[in-house]
Amino acid sequence: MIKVTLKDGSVREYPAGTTVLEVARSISQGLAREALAGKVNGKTVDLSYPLQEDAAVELLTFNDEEGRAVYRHSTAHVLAQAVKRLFPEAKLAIGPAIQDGFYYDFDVPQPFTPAQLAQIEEEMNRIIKEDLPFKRVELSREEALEHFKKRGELYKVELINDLPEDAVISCYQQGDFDDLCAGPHVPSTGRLKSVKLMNIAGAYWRGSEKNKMLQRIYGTSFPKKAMLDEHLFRIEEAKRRDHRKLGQELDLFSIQEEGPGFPFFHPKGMIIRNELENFWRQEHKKRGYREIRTPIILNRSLWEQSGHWAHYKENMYFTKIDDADFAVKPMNCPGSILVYKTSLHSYRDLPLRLAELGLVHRHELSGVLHGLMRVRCFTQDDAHIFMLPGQIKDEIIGVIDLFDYFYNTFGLSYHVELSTRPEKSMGSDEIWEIATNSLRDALEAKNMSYKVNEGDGAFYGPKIDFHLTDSLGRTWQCGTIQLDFLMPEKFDLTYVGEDGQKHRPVMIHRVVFGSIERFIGILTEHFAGAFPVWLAPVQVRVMPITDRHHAYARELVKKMEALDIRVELDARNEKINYKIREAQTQKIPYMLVIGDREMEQGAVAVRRRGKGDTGAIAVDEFLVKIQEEIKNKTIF
RNA sequence: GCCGACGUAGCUCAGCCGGUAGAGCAGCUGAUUCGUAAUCAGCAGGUCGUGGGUUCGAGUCCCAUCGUCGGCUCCA
Repeated sequence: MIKVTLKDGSVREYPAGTTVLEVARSISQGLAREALAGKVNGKTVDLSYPLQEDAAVELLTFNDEEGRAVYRHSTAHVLAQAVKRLFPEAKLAIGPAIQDGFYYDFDVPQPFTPAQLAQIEEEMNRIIKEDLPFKRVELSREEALEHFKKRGELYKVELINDLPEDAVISCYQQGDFDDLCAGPHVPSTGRLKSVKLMNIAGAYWRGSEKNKMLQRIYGTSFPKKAMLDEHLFRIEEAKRRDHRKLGQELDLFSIQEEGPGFPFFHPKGMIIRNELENFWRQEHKKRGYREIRTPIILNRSLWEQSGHWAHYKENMYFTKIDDADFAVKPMNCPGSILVYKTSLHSYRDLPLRLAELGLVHRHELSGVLHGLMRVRCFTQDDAHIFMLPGQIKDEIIGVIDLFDYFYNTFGLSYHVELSTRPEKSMGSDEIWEIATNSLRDALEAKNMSYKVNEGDGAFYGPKIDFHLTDSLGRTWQCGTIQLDFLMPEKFDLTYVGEDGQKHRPVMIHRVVFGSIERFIGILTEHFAGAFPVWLAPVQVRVMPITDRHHAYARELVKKMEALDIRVELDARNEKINYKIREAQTQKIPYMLVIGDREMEQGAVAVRRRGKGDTGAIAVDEFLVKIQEEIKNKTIF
């Protein structure tokens, strides 16, 4: 008998050779039905895996991330089988499970067409109906190589050759198909239910543009049709919230052929932008930052000194002035450093926090441009903090507090990742140790949980990244705090210490929004275009019912304008229903309907976006209420 | 940059096998003065992304080019 420890800590005894599935069955029939794979001592295995000794056993269902991955991975194999049945000449590359589904890469002479995709999906459903068992076969490296060479599966051969010496090589077989695969898999193809192929895309073998372009098919699968439908609905919802679509509908910005990747901000977009910047300035001033502005075009020599000319040239734009080489700045730090160097600094002056809303230009590949999210020019809400090494921790804490305050204001939750020293990096071990510990100390002092990305830091220092989660559960990297020991060195920055000697300051680079443009894109999708009142381009629209209410309405508008409320009058000769519909589609937070009753009582009938008619209140009462909301940056 | 799809009025889209461009919304004009998501009628609006080519004839076919969209290691 062997002892099996279950997830809940209970221990059961079974005869040796009992499979994971049998363990599931002994717990409950329901679990046995739902189980997709198992986990034995932390390693995922097939349900048919026989237990030979004492072990910790977990059963994975679709509710577990790993269970879902097994499910999708098995679906990927069915996709490959279907493709091989329909297109025997197709060569198989890789087919992993991903976030919300799976993909499989194929080398085929002709790209797949949407019609073929439908055909493949049909074939997949046939394979599922055939309910073919997934069979695991382990084989030696030689056997595996011979097997795949014989079939001309060159990519598989390459994969096998790259496997480490001690790797157990396995294949999974279902019916007329088999594939190199570590597994595990669901017991049989019949376990898969709702399958959908999403799209086709080119993808390089192993992601390198030096390699051949393969055809990738993306798909997803769920154990219930309702789950698939919900997933498709979420995709629709994301489409509905697409900032490019809303940006056009709400007239916030545009991108034109004449400037690919260079967005135009329209009057309404500028209001959001200016509100964000006002908020930003106000909060930075409070926290001891001083604002600067540095030029967009600077001499080549500066970029050579900073290292950008050597390391970042591919992404930069250049120009000539009076025969001298200049570059358009891709980052703000060198400019900020030049400002620092215009005077001598005492240790008493530090930390010096120089903030800049700096417009940077970077050459991005044409294929990656995407609305406001990926552009070729954007405004970083940058700041550079020059400080004594001993001030690192407190400064980091200050920045973390600032970030926290900002993100909460927008109702965005976030998580934090700490990236440590990469292999290729500059500076002594000692300074890296101090820097990394300072970041860690700051995070721990704030009692924040964080994920560590070993070796993912910048070459000049470790960093903390802030990943925001929007209302659809998608994450966006926005804020980042980077410690930098290299730039002060390169530019020979100094301060005069207590001892009267020159010392080297440390720098922090940090952005909260990241890029204002991108942040506006994120906010647009997060709020689905229904911005909180303080950000809304139009806060109030006054809608008189007939001509005889116009004078009263105009008076109201004037009153609000005097209070800096962004208000519009809809005096068009249209029915009230029409006016409401339009204001509603424009996502204006407050609609004030003015008729005889309101005029008589000195009131306004308030219709609130998302809530409908909330009845009439006195004008002054409304004004107090909306001003409060603007001041408090209320989210609704 | 690479692979694929796409580009027709301000917007959303139709336009068959190549025969000389159409709708809805928006806009303008007029009528209607109306109480919480579209009042009615009329008018105007396009060198079909751009440049070549094939053809008696091109929005439609071919080539080039620009732009947009979906992708381009979450690794058996």
